[in-house]
Amino acid sequence: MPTPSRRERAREERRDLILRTARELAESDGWDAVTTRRLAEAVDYSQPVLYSHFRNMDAIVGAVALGGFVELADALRAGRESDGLHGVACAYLDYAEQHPAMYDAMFVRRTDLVFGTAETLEPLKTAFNEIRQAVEPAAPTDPETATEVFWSALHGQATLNHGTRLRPTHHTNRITYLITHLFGT
Amino acid sequence: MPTPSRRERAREERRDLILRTARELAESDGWDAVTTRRLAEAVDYSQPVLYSHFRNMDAIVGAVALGGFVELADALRAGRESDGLHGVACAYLDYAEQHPAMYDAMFVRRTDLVFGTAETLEPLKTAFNEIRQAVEPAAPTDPETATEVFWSALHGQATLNHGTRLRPTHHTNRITYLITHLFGT
DNA sequence: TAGATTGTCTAGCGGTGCTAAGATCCGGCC
DNA sequence: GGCCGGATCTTAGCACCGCTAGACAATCTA
Repeated sequence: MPTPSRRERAREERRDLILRTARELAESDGWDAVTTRRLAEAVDYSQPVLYSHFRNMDAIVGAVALGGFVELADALRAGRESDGLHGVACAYLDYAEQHPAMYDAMFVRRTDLVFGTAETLEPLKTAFNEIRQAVEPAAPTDPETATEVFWSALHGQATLNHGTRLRPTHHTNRITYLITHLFGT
Repeated sequence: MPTPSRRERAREERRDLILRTARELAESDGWDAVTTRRLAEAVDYSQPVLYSHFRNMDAIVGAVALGGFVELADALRAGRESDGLHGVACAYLDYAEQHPAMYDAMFVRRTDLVFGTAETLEPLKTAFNEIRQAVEPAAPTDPETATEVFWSALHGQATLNHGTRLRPTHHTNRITYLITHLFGT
């Protein structure tokens, strides 16, 4: 059956094109600039085509965010393997700073992505697990709580760095302060 | 000059009415439901009246947020005076949980409110100072960094509590974990 | 009371997410 | 080859959004 697979391949390619384009638009002009009209024009199709691939605009943002979790998980693993807790923290905050639109889609914008339950999608779990694996040796008594606290602290710094709500000059100071005091090394 | 003051009084009352109504709408249905049309109808005026009091919709949200900072500063002071660091942390997270729409306007939604500079408005400074005053005795070496780290950690927990991204059952565990490890008491 | 100022409304602009209905393409069958 | 039926794409439009110009009414000044 060569014909249905070719169609499906074409569909998937177009789906990827939509997601890639949405991400590019968001990263250059922010998510507010990602409208159905602009996105449709950028991929050179009409608006209804978007809706043959995704239920609505939020689903597009969610799909882009899902790709971000894969990227983030990779970055966290690399950071952990090279520099443990400190590496994870830097990788997390670097990702948030260098991909603010992605971070928005993943953690700030209201999404229907499920966290912390059985239905949680795989990339989310592995990203969270990377943090947990780095935390575990440093906090063996209650690693789950320690991971949540650590992640929250990183998330707080990531979002408050954006805008001038924390002193940009003391970025690394905050990381070391957090790690040394939370995990005592 | 009784007449201009009466006009001004009427203006201010209407301004307050707009802000009160905007807040009520946001707290019951979320900020997405606060549109110029709905807000105008709720205060029983036409849309252009809103624009004779505020430059645009963002300015309305910002004005509501400003009121939130006063409230938050009061709550933080009460928490600090009754239970120090722990009291501040609980007051902060309680406020965020009980007034999610306000917290959104103050810290999550993109605003033009300025942080950490000379032009920062008074209520923001006093709210931040409440946290700082609680942190200072526990972290005398670098209280500024300690305050930023502590505040970020609280902010992270506040935003991630919203949605099921952290285990609701371990809410207080995270607070005590954070305080004991960050400040060692 | 006449004029000027202020306040308010109606109507409308260009934009948004999303959808119904018709046109068009294309593989499969006779 | 010629036709059919389903998948695919587009045009056109709905109801809503933030925001504003211009007409009209109310109020203060002189």
